[in-house]
Amino acid sequence: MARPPEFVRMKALEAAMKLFWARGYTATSLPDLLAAMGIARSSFYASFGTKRQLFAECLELFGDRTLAIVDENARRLPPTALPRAFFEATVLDVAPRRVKQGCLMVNTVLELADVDPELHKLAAQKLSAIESAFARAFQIAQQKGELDTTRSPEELASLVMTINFGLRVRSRQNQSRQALKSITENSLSMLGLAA
Amino acid sequence: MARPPEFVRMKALEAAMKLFWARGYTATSLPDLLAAMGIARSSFYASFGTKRQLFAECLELFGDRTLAIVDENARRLPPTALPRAFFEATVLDVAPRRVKQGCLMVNTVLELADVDPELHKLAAQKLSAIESAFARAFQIAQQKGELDTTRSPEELASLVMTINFGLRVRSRQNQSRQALKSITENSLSMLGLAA
DNA sequence: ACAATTTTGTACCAATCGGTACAGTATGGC
DNA sequence: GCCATACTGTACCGATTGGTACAAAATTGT
Repeated sequence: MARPPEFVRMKALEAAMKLFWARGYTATSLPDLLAAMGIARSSFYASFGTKRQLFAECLELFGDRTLAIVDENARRLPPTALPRAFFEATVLDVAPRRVKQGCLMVNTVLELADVDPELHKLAAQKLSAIESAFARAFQIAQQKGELDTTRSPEELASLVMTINFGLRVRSRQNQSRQALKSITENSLSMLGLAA
Repeated sequence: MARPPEFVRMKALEAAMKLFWARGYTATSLPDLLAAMGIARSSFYASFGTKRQLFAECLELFGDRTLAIVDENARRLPPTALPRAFFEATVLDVAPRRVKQGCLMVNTVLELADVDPELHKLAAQKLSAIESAFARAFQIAQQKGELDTTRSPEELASLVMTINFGLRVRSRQNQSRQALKSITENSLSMLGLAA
């Protein structure tokens, strides 16, 4: 029939996500996006819709990938080892450039809270889903007797996510990997998950 | 000589700060600012310079006020009671509208990290100053024997600030005061500062 | 070769951005 | 009254914003 459809769609989406990740939603202009994605203006609107729709899609992608990290580790590791594995995968063991970008969803929750309620909600829900995944893992661990029950699974998950948020802010604050490592270790030991 | 100078300057600055606080730097337009500050466009440029200079001034104001809260509490309270007092003053005991706005400096660090290095640095430095104030208080407490010395003052301050950051993200995520209270209590008990 | 379709490039749109210029109006001290 | 100053209002600036229109070029299956 015709010319090859959008092989590049995923690549372009990824490039857009990285740009939003670094600069945020408002400060990323359409020309910026086009240059990063390597596509023409017309192709953009044809296959991604508006800038806002594209951003929603990026949030979705980022959220799903983050959730996948949790789920994957939850299958392979004892639940008590989950927080450390998550921090290593998302904060400590990533390229310096990425460390400084923090987390797209956290960035979005802060940026768009009073600017775009819908996009804000989307990001917030993704974060909640991740928190729930932690809570489920902790619940299993407590049932198995591998985790002390002085705090409920939800409370523990809430604390882990709060520390995660704090780490993301710190990452964006240009803290050294060393400093982030130290915060992570101290936090895990405080949580009783240092093992 | 002439007409009364800028009585309203402080009021206008405060109004600008609140708007930036809610919407961030980029998403706040000049007309928005003028309406909130209640001044004309010409007066704006006459007494505040550019939007960017105004924002820097707002950061300064916000940072100094936050630092004042720490210093004030540091004078009246034992150092070990400082974190709880700080969380109460800045997160738990404020109007619902303000809770959702989080902290201007944290918001700025995330928003402008890859957009405006200078403003980002300004916000980051203010946060560091607050962290240092905590560290000084903890050092004194350890010298007096009021605080156990398993963790250094700097490590403790770093943890308190990380939790503070996490709380600010959570505030912006529309968490209930109840949930924030619970996180605060659990965090303080983990830190051994629950008393 | 042909038709179908996805691409690109460019021109264009109204709206808004931050910032400037300047004339006119209030309000003071003298 | 007069002059100096602080303000307002409005008009304007070039640049940029997100988004649309449309013709030309490129690439496929048949």
